Order: sequence, then structure tokens, then C-alpha cells
Amino acid sequence: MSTVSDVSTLARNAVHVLPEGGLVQKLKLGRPLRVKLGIDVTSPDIHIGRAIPLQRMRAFQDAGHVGVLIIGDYTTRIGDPSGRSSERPILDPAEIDRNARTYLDQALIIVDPDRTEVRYNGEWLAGLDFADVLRLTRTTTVSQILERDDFEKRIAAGEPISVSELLYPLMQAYDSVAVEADVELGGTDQLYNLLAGRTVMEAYGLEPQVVLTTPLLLSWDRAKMSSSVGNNIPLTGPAEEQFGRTMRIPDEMLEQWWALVAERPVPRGEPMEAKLELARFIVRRSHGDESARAAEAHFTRVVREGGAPEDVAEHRLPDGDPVHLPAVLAGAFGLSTSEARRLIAQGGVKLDGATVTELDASREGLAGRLLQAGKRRFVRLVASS
RNA sequence: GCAGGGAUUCCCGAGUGGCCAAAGGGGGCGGGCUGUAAACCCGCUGGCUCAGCCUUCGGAGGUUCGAAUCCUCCUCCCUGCACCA
Repeated sequence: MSTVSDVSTLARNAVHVLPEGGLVQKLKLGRPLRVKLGIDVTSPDIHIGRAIPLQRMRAFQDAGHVGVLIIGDYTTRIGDPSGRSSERPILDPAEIDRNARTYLDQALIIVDPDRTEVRYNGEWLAGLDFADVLRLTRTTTVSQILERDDFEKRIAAGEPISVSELLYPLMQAYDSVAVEADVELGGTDQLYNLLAGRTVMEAYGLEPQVVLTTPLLLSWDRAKMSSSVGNNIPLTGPAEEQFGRTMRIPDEMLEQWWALVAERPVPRGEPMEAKLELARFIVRRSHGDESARAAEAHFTRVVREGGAPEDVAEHRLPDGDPVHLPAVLAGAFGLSTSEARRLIAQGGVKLDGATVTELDASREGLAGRLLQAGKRRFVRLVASS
């Protein structure tokens, strides 16, 4: 089962495959390889960028190998002791479990459930005593750990780094020991951690894993796609939103997105059509054909033609007459009334397509009408009966 | 331990007694334009019963007619020095 074409499929889009020739060696073992991917459960949603390593896992699975998803429950539970790091908030066990489950539901869109093993790292990390931890820490040196780009930058920026944070790469590396990983996947930002896994495995007398990294998907703002920044396309988000967000990417990014997300070359022809096709692909993968068609219809109707969507939620008018529109907008769209007032002042609010200029309107004049805030938010007003 | 520097609105960052709901940038939102939710241009961006009022500048007190700005204590962060069996 190890041929050159296998390797090129398995390592498609890969930035690093280390060591040189290591993957071929592993394939020659002639048994299903254990392909590890660590999961950060601090934020449960997977976006299409985080799905890229999962796509590699799927490729390995399709070739007969086993995917091992590691849920970093223990790592997360310990958190950052100062409790202040926004990157590593301490979560309670219930939330970790919930996040892990949410994560897995989404991951199954990409990976093969029959060939996936899910492990919680608390399983082995919780059992280590202090001597075990010291043994682990002896496998590396402070300067090696501080070499990591992330740490270097934070030191340069005068930001705090707690000692426990230095141990994260080691904990992650120990996961590889525990599951006897043959291959570990990750984004290029994980290169250091993945290589640390090799060092530690060797120190524990295991054959070190092969490291395979994939590029980080840049979003429409040319920054790394990230849920906390909000420039992400969630793997299970609403179809219409997935479609619209995909349409936001600049034309120059089409090539990278097609290669990484769809794993195909950009279709020839108009960039607009290539972008639409990419949006269809993304929605179809998550929600199926039907949803992809509906999402496109919605996009055409609302964004390209500036019309109202097909289905508009109803919103009950508050009591009283006349009705205070900022209050209605606040209730319908989750704005503050101050925001709503500004929106009206800027001509961003429409009733049945006509720009609203007054703050109050009669009950009768509002019932049954279509209220629009900006270009994409709509609500059908109904009188409470 | 000693000495210095710092904590400002969603983020970064100016502001050192009244002209401060607080410069500037980012982000977000709205409008215009457009093949696109891109790019570009313009505007807005604490809350409210909105020509007025209320709350905000790490926390708690205090000085003052008046405090983001001054004082005291506290919490946290950074840097240097000292310490380092």
C-alpha cells in the first residue's frame, strides 16, 4: 500500500513532511499507521481552515490508516495558572466535554468515523506523578523551548509567560508517546510542537513520529482564519452565512482556497464564477446539495439584487401606539436603542423598501410590513394580538 | 528584596486637574459605488425615556467647586539590579 502516488496524495498541500523520506519509511511498515491530530477544545467550532489538517487525516483514512483525535481536556483543564491568558482560559470539565462533543460532530463532516479513534489526554496525563513530569522535562532544554516563535515574540513584546506555559509543548509531545503516533498532523504554526513530539518519543524509546504540516488558511482580511477574530467560516455554520462569507474573499485568494479547501485547481474562467463554485463546494460539503442551492439563491436575491430574502422571521410589535422604532430595531436585531437611532439617522433602516426618517410610527402603519436594517437584516412586523 | 515603568472605551494606543464620552489607527456598522459580503470613497462607532441626562479610563478610599489626570492603600503586569544551596 505504499507507493509514490500514495505519498503525494497523503502529503497534498503539505508544507513540511519531516524527516525527509520518513513518510515512505512509515508506509513501508505495511500496517495501518496511527495518524494523530491534537484538538484545542477552548473554542468548540471548527472553521474551514482548521479543517485542512482534518482533510489530510481523511486522506490517510481513505488509504487504510487510523485517525487519532486527541482532545486536550487535561491541558485545558489546567489552563494558565494566572487565569489571565486569553489564549488559554481555564474551562470547567462540563464545558470541555460539551466543546469536545461539538468538535467531534463537526469533525465528522471531514473524517471517517469508522477509522477514527478519539482519546482524551487526561487519560494518561492525569496519572503522571511529579517524578514522571520531571522525567518529561529532562527531555528538552529551556533554550530549545524558548526558541519557539510564539515565545520569542512574547518576550520581545514584554508579555508575560508563565512557567506552566513552557510545559504545553511537552504535554502535547507526551500525547504522541501515549498513543504511539506514527504521524502527527498540524498547521505550520504547530511545527515546533510536532517536532518536540519526535524528541520526546525518542527519549521514551519509541520510533519518532513523522511530522506533516499544512498551510494556515488566510481569510478575506489576509489574516489567519480564526474564530476569535471573526473572519472564519464555520464548518457547520448556517449555509447562507458560509456562502456569503466565501464570497467575501478577494479574487487573489481563489487559488489558495481552491487548492487547500477543495483540493482542486481553480476552474478556468471568470473569478466570480470560480468563487461561486467554491462557495457551493463549501456549503455542499457541510449541508448537502439542497442547502447549497438555497444558499446561492439567497445570495443572489439578497446581496446581488438587493432584495428581501424568501423567508423572513416575524417580529411582534411592542405594546403602545405610536411605536418607538429604535425599540423595535433593538428587539428585532439585538442592537442598543442608541445604535438603532444612528442606523435610522444614516438612512440604514427601511420599511417595505422605503427609507425611514421618523423615530416613531403608528401601530397600524407598521403591522404586516417588512422592516430592514442595513442590507441583510430583515424582519416582518406583526401586531401582537 | 531593592529600584524604576505600566494598567484608558471591542483591540492597539494618545491623553497628566476643567475645552474629555476621551486624539489617532484597527475592527465593526451605515451610505455610495460594484460581478461579490472584494477594492475604493464618505459617515458613524458607551448607554438612555436622546437638543437633555446617566455610566466609563485596573479596584477601594481621599483631596478639589471640578479627577482618566493629584494623594493613600490594594491587585496585576513589565524591566533592571540583587539573590541563586
